Amino acid sequence: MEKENTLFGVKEIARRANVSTATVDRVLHNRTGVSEKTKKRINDIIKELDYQPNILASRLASKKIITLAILIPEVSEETDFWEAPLNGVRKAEAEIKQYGIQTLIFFFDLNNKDSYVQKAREILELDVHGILIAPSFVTETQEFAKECNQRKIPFVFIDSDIPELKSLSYIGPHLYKSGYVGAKLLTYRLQPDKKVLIINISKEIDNFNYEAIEEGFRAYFSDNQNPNEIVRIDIHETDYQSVARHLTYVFHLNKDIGAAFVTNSRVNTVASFLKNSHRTEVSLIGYDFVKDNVKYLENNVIDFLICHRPEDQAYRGIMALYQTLVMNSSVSKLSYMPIDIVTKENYEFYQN
Amino acid sequence: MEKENTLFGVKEIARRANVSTATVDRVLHNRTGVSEKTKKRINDIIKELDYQPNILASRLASKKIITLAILIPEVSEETDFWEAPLNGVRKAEAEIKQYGIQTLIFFFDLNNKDSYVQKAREILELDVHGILIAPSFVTETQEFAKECNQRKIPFVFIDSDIPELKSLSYIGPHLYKSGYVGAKLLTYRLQPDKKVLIINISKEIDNFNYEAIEEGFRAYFSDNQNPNEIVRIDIHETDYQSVARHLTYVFHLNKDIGAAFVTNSRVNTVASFLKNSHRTEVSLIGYDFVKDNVKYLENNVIDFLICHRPEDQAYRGIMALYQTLVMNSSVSKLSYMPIDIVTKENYEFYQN
DNA sequence: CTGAAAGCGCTTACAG
DNA sequence: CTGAAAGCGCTTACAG
Repeated sequence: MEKENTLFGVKEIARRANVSTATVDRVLHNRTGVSEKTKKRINDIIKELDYQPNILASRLASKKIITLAILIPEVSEETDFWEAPLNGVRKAEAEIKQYGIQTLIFFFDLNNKDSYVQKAREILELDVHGILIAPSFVTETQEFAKECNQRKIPFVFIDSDIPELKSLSYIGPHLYKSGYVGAKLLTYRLQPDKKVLIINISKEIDNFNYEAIEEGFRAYFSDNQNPNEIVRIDIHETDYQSVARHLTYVFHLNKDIGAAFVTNSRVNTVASFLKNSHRTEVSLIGYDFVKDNVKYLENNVIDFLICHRPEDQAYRGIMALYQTLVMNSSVSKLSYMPIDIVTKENYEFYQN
Repeated sequence: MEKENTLFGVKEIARRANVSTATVDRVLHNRTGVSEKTKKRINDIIKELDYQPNILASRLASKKIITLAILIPEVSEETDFWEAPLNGVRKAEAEIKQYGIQTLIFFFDLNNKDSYVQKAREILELDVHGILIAPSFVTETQEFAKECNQRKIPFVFIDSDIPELKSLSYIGPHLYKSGYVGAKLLTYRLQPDKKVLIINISKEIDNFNYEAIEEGFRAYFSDNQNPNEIVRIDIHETDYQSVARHLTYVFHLNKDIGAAFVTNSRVNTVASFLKNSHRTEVSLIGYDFVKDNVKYLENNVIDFLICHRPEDQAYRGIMALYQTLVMNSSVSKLSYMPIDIVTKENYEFYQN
C-alpha cells in the first residue's frame, strides 16, 4: 500500500496564500517579520485546511536541539526510590531523542536544601527549554518557579505538588486519597478494640506531604465510623536506633496496637523493628516499591505497599514537556496517578 | 543549541564503501540485488560505525505505509471490557501514524466462533504487515497462527496466551498468579470456619483461561495451609436468572459461605444476586474494571476487582509490532502485566 | 516584510 | 548488480 496523496502541507498553504513556504513557516511558529495582513491570510487558510504539521519533517529539518532539565533527588544509601523516576526519564529520552531532544539531569541531596537551590541555579544558567522538577522544598521552589515563569520556561512537577506556582502540569499522587486507601487496607481485617498507629519518620520539619496523607487516613475513619483509636508519632531521626527507641516507647504505652501505617518509604525501618521485637502480628502498611520494603513484603512483615508509579510519573512528565514544546499540543494541568496496592503475591509483576 | 555534527549516516557509509547510498539502503533493508562482496563490505562498515538509522528521515522518505490489523471482540451489551483495548490501539495509533502506520480494526463476536474465523480470514486477504490478536478460540487461532507464520507476518497476543504458536509476543496477565492474588485478598480477613465459593460463569465450554486462574487460586490455599473449604460451581448460562438460580441452590446447600471469587468480569451478576438476596456480608472478588463492576465496588458489594490494564496491553501490543516492523528492534517474547487491585477507595484514579 | 534555494537523512523509480 | 537524481515536508540562512 502506498501513502495516499498526503494531506495539505506548507506548500499548499503557500500556494493558496500566494506567499513562499518560508513565510508560512514564520506564521506557523509565531515568528516576527510578517505583516498582519499576510499573517491573517495565512492563518485563515491554516484553519480552513485544518492543517496538521508533519512533525517528522519538522524535526528532521530543524537544526535546533531542545534541552530539558530534570531536577530530582539523587539515589542515596538511604533509598533507591529515585531510581524509578530516573528510569522514566531515560525511557522517555530514548523515545524522543530522534526528535532532537536532549535531557540534562541534575541531582540534589534530599537532606540538603542548599544543594537543591544550587542545582536549580545551575539549570537557570543553562537556558533550557523545559524543566521536570520534584519540588521537595516549598519556599525554594516558589522562587525557582517565579523565575521560570518570567522566562516562560514550562516546568512540570512530579511526586508532590505545590499548587498555584503555575506549573505546566502536576503528575503524581493524590496524597489525601492515598492515605484514605491506606486506612481502608489497614483496618480491613482489624479488630475494633485494637489501636492504629500512624508513624511519620522524617528529618525535615516542614514535610508538607505528610499532612495530606494523614488527613486522608483520618477521613476514612470518620467516613466509616471506624471504632479503632488512632495514635500517632513523629520521629525526626531516620536511623534504626532512634526509630526503635521511639517505637519501643510507643508500644510500651499502648499495649493493644494492632496495625501501623507509615507515611513514607521508611516503612522498612519499622518493619525491621517489628521483626526484631517479635511483633509481626501487627499489620503494617507503608509507601513505595523499594528494595528494602519488598524484602519485608516477602517476609510477611509488611502487608501492603502503596505505590504511585514513580517511573511513569517521570516518563509522563517528560512527555508532557515534549507535547508542549514540540507538538504544540496542550497537556492537562493535573494528572493524578493510580494508587497501586502491592502485596507479597503481586509484586513480582509490578512495574513501578 | 544546535544539533551536533550528527552521527554517521548512509552518506558516510556510502563514501567509505565506495558505493552509492542506494546500495547502502539495499543492504540496510536486506533487499536483493547486491553482490555478496559489496554487501559484506558495507555491513562491516555499518558495524564499525555502529550506525543508527534516523527513523524520522526513513519514514519521511518512504512511500510505503505499514498496515496493522487488530482482531478483538466487539464491545457488547454484555460487557464494555473491550473498550479499553480499543482505546489502547487508538492511543498507539495516534502516536505512530506520523510514521506512516495504519491500523485496521476487526471486531468479532465472543459468542460466535465463526465470526472470529471469518474476520481472521478477512485479515489474511488484506496482506497486512502485523497483527494484534485477542486469541479467544484455541483451535481456530492455531490455524490462523500457522498461516501467519508461513507468510512471515508477526502477530502479538493480548489478554490471553496460547503458547507455542510462535507469536512475536504475549502481553497480558499471568493468570495463575492472578488467581493466587485473588485467593490472598479473599481470605485476608476470612474466618477459618467459612467456606469459599469459586464461580465460573461462561458459555464456552472450552474456557482455557479459567483453569489457570483456579489453579493459582487453589495453590494459594495449599501454600498457606489455608483451612477454608473450597466449593466451586460452573454456570454455563450468563443471564441473571440462570445465575441466580444456580447460586440460590449452592447457597442453600452451603450455609456457611463467607467469600466468593468469580473468575471473570461477570462478577457483577453475582454481586447483583448477593445484593438481591441480602447476602452482602459475603466477601466478593472478581475481574475487570468495567462499569457494572465498579458500581458494585461503590456499593460495597464487591470488595476487590483484579485488573490487568487492558488498555495498556493493546497499546504495548501495537508498539511491539511497531518496534519490530519499523525500528527493527527486538521485543520480549513474554510480557506479564501487573496484577492490579482496585477497591472502592482507589478506583477513581485507576487508568485501565 | 518576503522569497529562492539549499538541506535535514533517508528511500525510490528509473536507467544502465 | 549499481548509481544519479529526485523527493519526502518541513526549516533556515541569506539576500533583497
